[in-house]
This record gives sequence, C-alpha cells and structure tokens, in this order.
Amino acid sequence: MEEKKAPVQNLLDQLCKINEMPLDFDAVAKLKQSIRTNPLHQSIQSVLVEKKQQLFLSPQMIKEECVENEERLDNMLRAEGITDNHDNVKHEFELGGDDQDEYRRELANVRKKFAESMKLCQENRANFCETVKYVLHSHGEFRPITHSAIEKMAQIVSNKFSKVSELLKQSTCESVIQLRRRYFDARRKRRNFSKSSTQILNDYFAAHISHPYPSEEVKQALALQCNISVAQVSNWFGNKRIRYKKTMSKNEEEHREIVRNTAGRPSANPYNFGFPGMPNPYQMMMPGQPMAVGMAPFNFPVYNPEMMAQYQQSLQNNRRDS
DNA sequence: TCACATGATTTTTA
DNA sequence: TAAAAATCATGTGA
Repeated sequence: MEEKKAPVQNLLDQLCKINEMPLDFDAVAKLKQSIRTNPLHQSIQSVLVEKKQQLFLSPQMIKEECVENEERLDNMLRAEGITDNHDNVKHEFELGGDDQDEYRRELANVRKKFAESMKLCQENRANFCETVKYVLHSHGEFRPITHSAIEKMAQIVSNKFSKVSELLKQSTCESVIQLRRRYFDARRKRRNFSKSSTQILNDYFAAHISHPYPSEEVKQALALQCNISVAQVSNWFGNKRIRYKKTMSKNEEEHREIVRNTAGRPSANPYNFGFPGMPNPYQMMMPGQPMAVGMAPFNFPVYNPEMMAQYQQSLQNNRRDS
C-alpha cells in the first residue's frame, strides 16, 4: 500500500509544485516532462476533473439576467437612430435650421463615440476570451480543467464584457435623452408661429367668435394648414379665448371708468369699435350668470371681419398706452 | 434692457 | 374630462 501511495503522492507534489510556478519558465520544462510521462498522470487528472466538475458554477444564470435589460437598451438605441437606420428616425416635430444642424451634429458625435467604444469593447472581448482560453488550455495539462470548463470560463469573461457594453449602451441612451431634452424641450425652445399660421388661426377665431371652440376635425385641419400639432392648436385657442376675454374685460372696466368720470354726458360704447349698435358682448350675458364650459362669453350675434381688426388694434393701443 | 406678447404647462373648476 | 385660469419661460420690439 505504502509502495503504491508513494508515486501518487509524488505526482501530486509535482502538480502542486508546478501550479505554483510560472508555466513559461524553462526551469519547469523538466518537471512538465516528468509529469507527462508519469503513468498515473491521466488517472489523477481524470479524478481531479470529475471533482472539479461537481464544483463548477454554471455561467448560464448570469447570462440570462443580462439579456432582458440589454434588449431594452438595444430597442432604445435603434429607436433613437444610434445603431441603425438613423436617417429614417423622425421626431414628433422638427427643429429650426441651425438648431436642427447642431442637433444632428451632436447626435452624430454620440453615434460615432458609441460605435468606436463598442468596436473596442468587442475587440477586447475577443482578445481576452482567446487569452483566457489559451492560458486555461496550458494550465489544463496539469490542472483539472476540461474543455467545457474552458468554454464556460470564456463565457463568463464574455459576460463581463457584456456588462461593459450594457453600461456603454446605458450611458449612450442617457446622452441621447439629455440631448433631446436640450433641443426638444418645447417650453425652452418656444417659437412663435409664423405670421400666416397666426393669421389662419385668428381668422377662424374671428369667424367663430360666437363659439370659438373648434371640433377635433377642425383642429386637425387647422393644424395641417398651419403646420403645427393639434395640441398646439388647442393651446392656441385656449390662450386666445382667455386673453380675448381679459382684454374685453379690461376695456369694459376702462369704459366704466370713463362713464363714471363723465357722468351725465353721452359716451361711446368701446365695444362698438366704430360700428353703431353693436352690443357689448358682456351685456349679452345674464347678470350674475356663471360662465358655462364651452359657452360664454363669446356671444356676438354676427361676425364682422372688421371687428377682429379693431380688436387687434385695441390690443396694440392698450400696449402703447401702458 | 425692459416690458409685453405668446406658446406651453400646470392647477383649478364645473 | 375639457375648458378656464394661473403661471412659466422664451421671443420680440422699442
């Protein structure tokens, strides 16, 4: 028994010794050769491999955790035109000339940096995996390392690089989101509508002054005509109604003031705008009547195109006076 | 530079 | 839930 144990112990001692030494040194060449020629080497190696297989962790679980998040990031990058078909990406609205160019330039930079970093990452992944395989293969001669174990280890290394590329995609998405926020924040980048668009909206407002609440279909048509969104049309009418009402209200207040100051003397109705007989829109409402949604105070009986011009003029006058 | 205009957003109301 | 009202933030002209 002692006689048989000695060579095994000797071989194990040699394996331990060689594992503690750098593999490429010439000094170990003899030791390597000695182990290779040992008749017990293959048997010992297979026992150690078997034990190692029982302990080896599967990298499969690690991989699956990454996949879902990476797919999500891939979709985002595709949608933002970073990964492919970037020329076909359309935003909900276009920017003005210089801004559009600047935005495209910055987006192209992000795209370029992403492509370069991803390329570097893939190259490093391939190199690192090859190196790991080579080293493990070399070690495998004297350590319990199987071919599948080497592949699994390479997979773990590859997954680590997947994490790096995931972080890269994550930071690229964040960059694009920041860029979009900077260029497409509507409030910050507010632009006045063109004169022709404002004219179209004003015309509709004036023509429907008794009920300036366009239907969805009309809003869509106006949006198309003015080259703006339906939401912008809604905003415009919302703003217009309230500001029109405020202006009229202010005019009425001023009128009352004049009446008070010139009590007993005849005075002009400021709402006539030079058209005798035109009633004050506020006089059309019942006293104390609550303002119903979609109703008051736009109760002009007949639309007069000149009235709107007068209204615009009164706005300008108010501005000049104040 | 400042005051006002104006488009967008948020909060309130009915 | 749509509209009113309040508010914010930027554009514009003097």
